[in-house]
Amino acid sequence: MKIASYNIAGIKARMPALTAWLEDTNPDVVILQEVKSVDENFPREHFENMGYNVAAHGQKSFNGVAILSKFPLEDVMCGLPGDDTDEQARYIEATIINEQAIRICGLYLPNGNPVDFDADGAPIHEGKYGYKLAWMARLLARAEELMTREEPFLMAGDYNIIPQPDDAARPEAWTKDALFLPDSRNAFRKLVNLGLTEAFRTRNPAPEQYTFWDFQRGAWQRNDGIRIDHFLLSPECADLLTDCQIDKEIRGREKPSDHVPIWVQLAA
DNA sequence: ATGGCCGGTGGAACCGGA
Repeated sequence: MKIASYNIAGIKARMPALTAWLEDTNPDVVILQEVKSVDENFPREHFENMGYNVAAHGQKSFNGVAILSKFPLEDVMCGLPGDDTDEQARYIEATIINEQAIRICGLYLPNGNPVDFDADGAPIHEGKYGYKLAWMARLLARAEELMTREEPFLMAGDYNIIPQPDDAARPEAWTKDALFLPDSRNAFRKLVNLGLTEAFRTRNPAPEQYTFWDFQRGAWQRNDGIRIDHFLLSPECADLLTDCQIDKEIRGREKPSDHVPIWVQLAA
């Protein structure tokens, strides 16, 4: 089965591009981020008519995540555990029921900018950057919890993390950015070090493979990109991995998102 | 060296994004 993740930057504006991509590539499961829609306005029927079950967790104007699945969805959970005061719609989980049940975790990790620095030049863990790091600590706790089940699961989405210098066309431009600061990258590595497999890099070691190009500064035309959309697989899920690719070319189509889809193929 | 874009909201400019 093919499972894709795609930050669509507004589902209403992206319906033509999203529909064309679905028809072209026919993924079994799609994890969406930046839906930017309340659930009542989510075009549920449109996707149901294409053969998908739908689970959505949105809010007004910003954020918002969803899962489309050709397999039944069970045990949908909206929101990342660990902070009842967090009202941002950035996390959704559901189990897809095929030959083998797989827990799907869709996430839109906080950007974290702007970062404030103290007099010594050290980043201050407050404000949006503090929220990002706290959110990543909650995500780590959730991953630890799921690992104890010893079952296939994956965490996929827009991590807003550049894991390594090779994952940016101009790494020097990101050294004071929340996407690339050491504490952000360390938090991502902690997740991986639980025993999760970062699907893309296990299969594609070459540099210059990105999932995001800014709308500004002609970033796409200059291939000034970053790789920030990732799939992390549990050991039981990694055993099923047969491929992982980025659908780069659709960034050049009509009315694109600034992100492109990334997908895994699983022998399940 | 610098700025260059989008979508959503709401019905003009602003906010948020990365």
